[in-house]
Formats: sequence, structure tokens, C-alpha cells
Amino acid sequence: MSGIADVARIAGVSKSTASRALTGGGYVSESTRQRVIDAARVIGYVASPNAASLVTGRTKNVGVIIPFVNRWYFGEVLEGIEDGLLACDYDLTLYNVRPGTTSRARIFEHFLARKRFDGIITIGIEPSPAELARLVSLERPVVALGGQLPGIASVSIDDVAVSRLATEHLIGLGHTRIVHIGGERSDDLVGSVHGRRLTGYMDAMEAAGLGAQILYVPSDMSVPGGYAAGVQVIGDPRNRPTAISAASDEVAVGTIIAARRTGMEVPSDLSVVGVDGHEYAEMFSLTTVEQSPREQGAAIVDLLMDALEGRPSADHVLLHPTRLVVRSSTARPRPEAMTRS
Amino acid sequence: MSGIADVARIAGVSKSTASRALTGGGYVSESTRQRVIDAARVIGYVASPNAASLVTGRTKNVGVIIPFVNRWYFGEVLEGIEDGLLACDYDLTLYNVRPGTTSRARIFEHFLARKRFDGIITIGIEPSPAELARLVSLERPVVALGGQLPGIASVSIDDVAVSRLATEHLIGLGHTRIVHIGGERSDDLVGSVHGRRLTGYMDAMEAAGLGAQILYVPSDMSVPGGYAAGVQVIGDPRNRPTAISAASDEVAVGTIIAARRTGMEVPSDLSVVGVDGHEYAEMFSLTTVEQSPREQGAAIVDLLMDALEGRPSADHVLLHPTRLVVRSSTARPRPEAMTRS
DNA sequence: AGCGAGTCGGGAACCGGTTCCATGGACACG
DNA sequence: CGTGTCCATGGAACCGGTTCCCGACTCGCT
Repeated sequence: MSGIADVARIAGVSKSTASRALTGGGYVSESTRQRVIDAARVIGYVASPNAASLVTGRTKNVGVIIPFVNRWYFGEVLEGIEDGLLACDYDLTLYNVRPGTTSRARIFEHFLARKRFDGIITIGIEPSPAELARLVSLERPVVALGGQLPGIASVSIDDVAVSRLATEHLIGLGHTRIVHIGGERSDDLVGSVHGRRLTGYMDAMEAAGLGAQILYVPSDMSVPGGYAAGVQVIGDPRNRPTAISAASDEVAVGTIIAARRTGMEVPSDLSVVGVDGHEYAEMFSLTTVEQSPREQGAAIVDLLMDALEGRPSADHVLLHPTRLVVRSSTARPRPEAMTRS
Repeated sequence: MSGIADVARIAGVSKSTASRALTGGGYVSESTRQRVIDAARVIGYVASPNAASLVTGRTKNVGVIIPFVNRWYFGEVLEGIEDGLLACDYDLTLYNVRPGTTSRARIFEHFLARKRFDGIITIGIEPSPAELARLVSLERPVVALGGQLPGIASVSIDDVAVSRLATEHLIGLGHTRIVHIGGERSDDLVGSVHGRRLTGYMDAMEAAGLGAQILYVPSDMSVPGGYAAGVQVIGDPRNRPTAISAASDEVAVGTIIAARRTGMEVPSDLSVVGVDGHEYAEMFSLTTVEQSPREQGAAIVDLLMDALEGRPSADHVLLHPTRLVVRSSTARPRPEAMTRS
């Protein structure tokens, strides 16, 4: 174990000079700086972040609070964040607060209190008031992805617009009996992603004079969830819709699988549109509104870095380069279906 | 910011006594211990892990090196590990060494050298000799999941047996023209999971006297990868197989989607068997050999904890409660297909 | 020549804990 | 009553860096 004292001795300087040379603060002549750096390289010296952060108060580490790692969106975002943090020389500690586990309370009460990080990124989390107070009490910058919180800078896409765009695509094709799968009635419609996407669907329907046809089915935001909801929606042949506006691509894919299982053809019997730009979208020829979670990860890292460096930054960043990619899971409805409506 | 000095002052004892009372070492009378604990609770004191680890050398943190977070297997394993570590009061820092990025070298050279952890878990990683040397030079216990390394304790399932079991199921149904999708010829057949599953397939074929029929197609271990390979295998109607033994469920699902796209029925035209027990398996009625990544995550944490506590432990733990779950993606081959062989 | 500003480097304090060592009291035993 | 052991506690050193403060030296200017 070689410490900075060894480096200093080899370079023939004092600890303080060695530290200045390596961290780049204060006055050090170019020649001695070089000598110190060489000495450090020779013995393979790497500063202990523990010791450094003890005095500087900065850990070069950020905490990421995330509900899932193996849902596509969250996985992609996480990888985007990891890349961004690596580039800024930060480590990443993972706090996985999966719903339905007891770990959430323990993480908020116990693990976060250790303050092993300079800042926190939350992803798709809606903290309770108590949790929010906890976060604030850490006295570290907190930024949120996908959900606005009072007093916390955030990044998100315009979920209302995205879902409205998807629904308008179906309406433009001539569909009128369109069901939305994903949003849950119990959700706070302003706060949650699910809720905002439901709102987008409803906005589009109302704008087209189809307010009376609004119908939505709650679903887990996953392929199996979409499958189950799809089975339910398709199950009743009498008031079967001609199109589905799904809140995510995973839901959309699940719905497509359910439709095929039931012997329905996509898109001739049923059009399906999703939101995400999932890696499976192409395979299923899924029409979807793309968002790029990796970029969102990068953006949230930028925002946090602004806060850490004390740079001024926006309260809220709205990423909007989302675009509709039309593939062959959507088409005009069958004529008989149209008249039957 | 309250430190242990504040706790000590409030409790009316010295720093050293306060420390002993809170960490549980040395002699402290029950009454003063209680007084200290109360004082700590009153001011919401949480010890700085940085300061503590500076002197103890233990960080209460482990590093996890993982190639993907959003492949099902890896995501599940990661969640299993997170749960296990939380239970032991450890934090988790994530080192994501996605193939095809430059981050891998930076992580091994730069980030690991910071030694912010008491131990390392690698998942499905095959380190180069240089990387292995790096890991050893950290002087911290390293354990590996899914891949044996010289001098490193590990946990894995019997990939050869698992794949053999899957293939034997197809042979038992009467299939003879069975293609394996997944393994790559270039892989070290002993070292990699892909390779071992290929070996299991070949073993089963040879044992059944079908050695001459052995055929395998390399593929990315993902749904799109399986889809692409499936298209390729099915593409040539002349020597189309009657069954596919896929190296993972994601590959199997991709193959099923490809088959359906081509108008083939599963299982009547093509039987498909996978390995994993993926969350999509039921939806696709996939016959598969289940493994439980979450348990593997728990097991690898146990192994690391043994090493950290200095307990003796096995060099290698072979988890074998893997079982074949038969659903309806596999069936007897069509008679004409059998004779045509 | 005298002086101030700017540059360079060393000594020592400090971050917030843990642990070694010394001290002192209580108690048992010869 | 002296002495040894055990228990409880406090003081101080220490972990490995960073940073404050101060002294010395150089240089340019009056």
C-alpha cells in the first residue's frame, strides 16, 4: 500500500506539494509537478477517495434510486447514466427500490443517511412526503428523471404530447374505437408517467370529437402486463376496439402477442401503437413514438453536474425530440368495422 | 452536521466510549451504552462510512462488474445481489462493462483502482489475463458468477447438463434434425456459458447417435439475436430442422417470433426449447429448463460474505435445482417430417 | 537599494471516526 | 491489608489525504 507520502518522498517534495501537483490546486512549478506525476506513475499510486472525501466533503460518487433494472426503459436509462457518470469520473451506487419489497424503507431510512454520494438521481420514483423530507435532509442535490417534484430539478419528455401523437396517428387512419392500455385510474394524473400518457390519449380523443368513446384498461407496464390486458380487451368480441394505444412498447408487444394468440391479425383486425422505441419494436413491426432513454440518462447526469459544480441550470428540462415511427402494426380499419361502429 | 463528538458530549462521555458503544467493541457498561445510543438517536447521528473505513479498512461496499443490466438474466441476478447485499448492510457500486464500449478498460484501469469496496462480484465476465492481474492486485476477495476463473471462488449452474436436458427432451419426442442456436464457434468451449450449452447439445446428440446431424448457428443471446438466427435457419426450406434447441429463452422467443412470421406453426412445424425460465416463457408457452438467477445472486453474495468474514468456503458452488418445464412449444415432429429426414 | 506582488514549497492542523494504551475503581483472594 | 484481575473510561495517536498559513525567493518597478 503506497500512500501520497511515498510519492512525495520519491519525488523529493513534501506531502502538501505532492497533493497540489496531483490535484492541480495551488502553485506548483511545471518541473516539480512532472516529477511528482512520474513518481506516482512509477509506484502505481491512486489516491484513496475515502481519505480525500473526508476532508473535501466530495465523494465523486452519486446514488441512483431506481425501481427496476430489467424493464427496458429503466435499464437503458441506467446505462446512459452510468456512461455519463464514468465520463465525469464519478462512481455509481445503486439503490434498487423495487415495489413490493421492504427494502424501500430501509434504503430511505438507513442507506441514504450514510451520505456516500455528492448527489442523488431518482428515476421514475414518486416519493412520499416523508421520503421527500429524507431526501432534502441529506443536503445534497437531488435530480429526478420522469416526474416533477417540488424543489427538485428534473428531466422528462412530454408524456402527454407523446401519447397524444400516437393516438392521433390512429385517429388519422380512421379509427374511432380506440382503447388505451396502461394508465391506471388510481394514479395521480398529473404526477405519474402512466397518468400523463392517459391524459394524452384522452386529449386526442376529445379533440377529435370522440370523447364518448374514451376507454382505458389499467395494466402493468410490462409485456406480460400488456398481454393480460390485451386478452381482456380482445376477449369480448361485441365491443372489441379496432385499435389500441398502448402506454409503452412493452405493453404494445404484449397486446400484439395476445391478439395473435386469439387468431387476430395485426394490423388488419387490430392496429396497435406504442411509445418507447423498444429494441423489440422492429421485430414486431411496431408503430411507435420513439423516446431515447439513453439520452435522458445523459441529460439527467448533465443536470446533476450543473448542480454539483454550482452552475445555474433550468428547473426542468423537457426533452422533446420524440418522433413517430410508422411500421406495419397500424393500418386503416376494415370497412365493415368502421360501419359497425 | 453532527459527529460522534456531539453524541459523546450529549451523552456525557468521551469520543472513544461513544464509538465503542455504537460499534459494539470493547467494554462499555450497559447504562452508558444506552445513554449513547439514545443521544445518537436524538440528534439523528449516522456514522460517516468514509471516516470509519479510513481506519478500519472496511468500506461496507461491494463492487459488481456486469456486462448488461437489461438482459433478463443479468437484471434478475443484479436484483438478487442487491437484495443480498442490503440484508448484510452493504452498498453496491455498479461497474457496467458493456461490450463494444471503451468503458471496460477505463473501469479496470481507473475505477477499480480506487478500491472503494471490500470485495468484487463479477457476473458473466471473462477477464483477459491483464484484467485478471488487475483484479488480483486489488487485494480484495473476488467471486465470479457463471464462469470459473483460476484462483477465484465461483457459483454457477451446470450449463452443460441444462442444455443436454433440453436437447434430450427434443430427442425423446422423436426429433432428429435439431439445430442449436446460441453458441459461438469461436468461444472457448470450456470457459463460456455459450460454449458449455453448445457442448450439452452436442453431448446429447452424440449420445443419441445423432452426431452426424449436429448443427449450430451462432447468435447474440437476445430476442433480436434469436430472431435473426431463426430467420436464417428457417430460411432454407430444404434442410429445415424440426426442432430448435436455443441457448437461452430470449433466443428461443426470438426464434418463435421468426417462425410465426414465416408462417410456421409452433410446435406443429417447429419445436422450440429454451433455457432460463424467463418471465416471457409462459406467454409464449415456451418449454424451457428453468434456472433461478435471483437465487444465484443470493448464492454469490453468500460466497463473498464468507470470504469477507474469513470463513472457509467452497471453491466452487454448483447450483443444480434446474428443472425442465414442459409447455406447448414442443411436440412430436410431423410424421412426414420424420420420414423425410 | 527598497519594496510589493507573484510564485513556490514546507509544516501543521484538520476531516471524523477507531483503537491502543494508561488510569482508576471494584472486587476477590491470600 | 496488599496485590492481582477485571471492567469501565478517557486521552491521544492514527488512517491518508487536503488545505491553511507562513516563509523564502524572484522579479519588476520606483
